[in-house]
Amino acid sequence: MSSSVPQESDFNPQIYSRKDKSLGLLSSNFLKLYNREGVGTIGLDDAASRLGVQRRRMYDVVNILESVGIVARKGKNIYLWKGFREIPRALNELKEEGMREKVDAAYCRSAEASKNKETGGSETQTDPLVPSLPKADSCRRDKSMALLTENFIKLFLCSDVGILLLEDAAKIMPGDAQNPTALRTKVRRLYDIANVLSSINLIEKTNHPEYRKTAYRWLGGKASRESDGSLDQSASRKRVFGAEITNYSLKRKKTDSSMDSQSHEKIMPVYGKQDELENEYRCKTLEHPLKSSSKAIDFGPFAPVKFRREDQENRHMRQVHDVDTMSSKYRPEYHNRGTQL
DNA sequence: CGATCCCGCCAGTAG
DNA sequence: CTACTGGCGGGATCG
Repeated sequence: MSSSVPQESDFNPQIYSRKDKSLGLLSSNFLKLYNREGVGTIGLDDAASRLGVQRRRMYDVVNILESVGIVARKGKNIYLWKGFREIPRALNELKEEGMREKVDAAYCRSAEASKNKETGGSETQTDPLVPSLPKADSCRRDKSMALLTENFIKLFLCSDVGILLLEDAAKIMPGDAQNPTALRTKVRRLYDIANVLSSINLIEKTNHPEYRKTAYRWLGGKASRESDGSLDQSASRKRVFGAEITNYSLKRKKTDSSMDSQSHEKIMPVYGKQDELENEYRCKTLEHPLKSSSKAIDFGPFAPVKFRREDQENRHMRQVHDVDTMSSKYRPEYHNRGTQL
């Protein structure tokens, strides 16, 4: 048989496809690789080489997954695999924290009528919609992708928005909503985040009913503090839009038909059973039930695991069969530069 | 074209 | 200091 591992030929612009390198795909592959028995710790270097990507990319994926509880940082270069079962707990925490912040924010809003709080940065003007949250974000760690991910999720958990345009999310979230450059950067980051959250099926890409623009729909259900650990089942049974606690008040958006319009196919994950849960959260693109020797599944940085059946282009479909060998020679090596340190 | 979002430079942080 | 992290935004691709 021929080699299934991408080689230098990938330098070929005709073969190269940006989609084969997406964060969402990397996330899916990461999950397939570690979601199994006996996985305890994850070495970033090892993961990077096994997945055929630069280590830099692992940070992106891991930081986002950590916000959802799937992995936890254990130490330098080491992460702990927690699994899908941790998602409910993580979401509950995010929701509680989000609700708390929202209250505080509302509190500040009224009290900050003519008061200009510190803000610590250089700009950070008061957000028209959501006054900067109490937690001053000025440290590097605080304006990270992880925080962005958390805030993005809180937006869904603490408001009744079912569908959100990334641009709106960027404006709603704490930070400079007026600075065009900052906003652009934030949106770019949200694209990354949305892609990996999509690979977990926490959200789904659709297009807004009225605006005809790409938007994301929350699929993760509503978290609830009670029954520590599990998500509110009644609410997650079916995608529920009517939340109790409301708005982060999206300026526009008249969610008229609060009920989706042309959405279907993918319905709410049903929580409850550990296996069901894992089955649902499991990265999409996996059609196999639960087991699967993960040895025959498409893998590799260049194995186009089509997210939707819109395989229309059925371009070069490469399949790597042995996870443990799809390392080394993987990237185009445009200009051997960014080699790891 | 505008929407997406990959890539890797290089500043910040941990050890 | 070195190695690890991870903002950040240029610019290639996609649709």
